Amino acid sequence: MAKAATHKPEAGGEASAPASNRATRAAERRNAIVEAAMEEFIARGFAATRLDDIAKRAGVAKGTIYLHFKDKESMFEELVRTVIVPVVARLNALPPPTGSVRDLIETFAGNFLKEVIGTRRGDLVRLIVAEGPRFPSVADFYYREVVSRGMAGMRALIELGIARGEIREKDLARYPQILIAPAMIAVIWQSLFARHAPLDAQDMLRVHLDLIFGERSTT
Amino acid sequence: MAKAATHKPEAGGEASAPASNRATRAAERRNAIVEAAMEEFIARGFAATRLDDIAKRAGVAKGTIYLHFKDKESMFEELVRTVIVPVVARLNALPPPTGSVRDLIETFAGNFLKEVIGTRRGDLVRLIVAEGPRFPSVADFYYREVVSRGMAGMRALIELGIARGEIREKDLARYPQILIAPAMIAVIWQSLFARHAPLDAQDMLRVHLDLIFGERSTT
DNA sequence: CATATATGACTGACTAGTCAGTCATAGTCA
DNA sequence: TGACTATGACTGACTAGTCAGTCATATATG
Repeated sequence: MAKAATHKPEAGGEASAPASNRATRAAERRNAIVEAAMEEFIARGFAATRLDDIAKRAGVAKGTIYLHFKDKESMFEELVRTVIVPVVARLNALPPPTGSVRDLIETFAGNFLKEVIGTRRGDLVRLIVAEGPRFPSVADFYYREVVSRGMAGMRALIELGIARGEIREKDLARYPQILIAPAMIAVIWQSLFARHAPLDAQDMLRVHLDLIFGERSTT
Repeated sequence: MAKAATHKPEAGGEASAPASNRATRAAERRNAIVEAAMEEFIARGFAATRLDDIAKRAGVAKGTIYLHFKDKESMFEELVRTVIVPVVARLNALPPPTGSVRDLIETFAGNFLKEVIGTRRGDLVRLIVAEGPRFPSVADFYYREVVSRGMAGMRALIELGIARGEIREKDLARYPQILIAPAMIAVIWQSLFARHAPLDAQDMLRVHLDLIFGERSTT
């Protein structure tokens, strides 16, 4: 077997802190499991992912997973929650509503570009689209926490833009989806077609905003 | 055995034709398998779908599937091809380019609405998004046959619209994705969130076209 | 040393793919 | 035309392998 060095206790400095505290160690383990599970689920989808692989990647025995999660399904559900909650929290900490609506939305788009499109988080979005129909609780959660809030925020911005005369199309407030659609397409594009036709998401989003706000006088 | 009525020869009127011909029957069988497989794959995803269920739904023994397909994977791949090819063929038979560009695109959107959004075909698109990363050959095929062609067609229409002065935003021709994005979002929305917040896709697409072409003087 | 935590070999349910055998139909012959 | 044979489409019980979840044992902690 030569499995003597199962988890290399001598190299125990993964975290800078000694982490001798039980609760801390447990939290670290749970974290490692969540991260490993995320990788595996993204790469293979829910059904095709093996718990053995997650355990191996997390540097943990399979049984350990069951100390933290009831079963594979609830692990998947909790995983999505765990990863998404901090994102929502950050979105709630909106930047101060100063400057033009276009600037606000451009800032938002820039963040989205950097933190979602083409990243692990983007892959998670694709995963939710993929598994949503078979995990209504995940789809529900995602709708409640991300979609409905995001839509409400966007709608408010659009209405502000209309009130200030920055946006012409008044009906746009009824469909914030139109504002977000190209960003979502960019997320999906990156994981499916980037190999064939790389997409300059930043430029595309700029063109889309030009479409909504009219072209910038100076850039 | 009591298997006397294996496939109800007396009720053999599935197709209007007698279909006594062997080749015809085989084609019918294959068709039934493809249809059943489509339902199952859409409902459960590739990995979670059981061939036993496909066979049962198709009214066929499991072994019969292997007379038509090499294995589960190639069945999935051929299934996607089989379903998509006629769609592409129909798209190639474009309507005559008469009337305004807006009318052309509106007609296209109407067809898309009726034949894709909220239908089995829409679910297939979601399935491709879901399984694409694990089936590069499927993603490749879909890109080659549908995405790149669709994009080229849209780009041509956009350029025509710009030349005729119907479309202001010149850069739009570089990103036909922007034109299509809301339609794709509608497809995904229907399968994930329609329960929570039904989406009037037709109205949304209208608003989107207003955004691109400017509001209609009279509707 | 008593308790909490972690391990991984093990079990049993499940399923992709196989193949020996069946039987409806097509083809042949008188 | 009617009977007899050849064909191969079709069947479904079976095999070999996989993997989620368990639990007796080992290890770390306080």
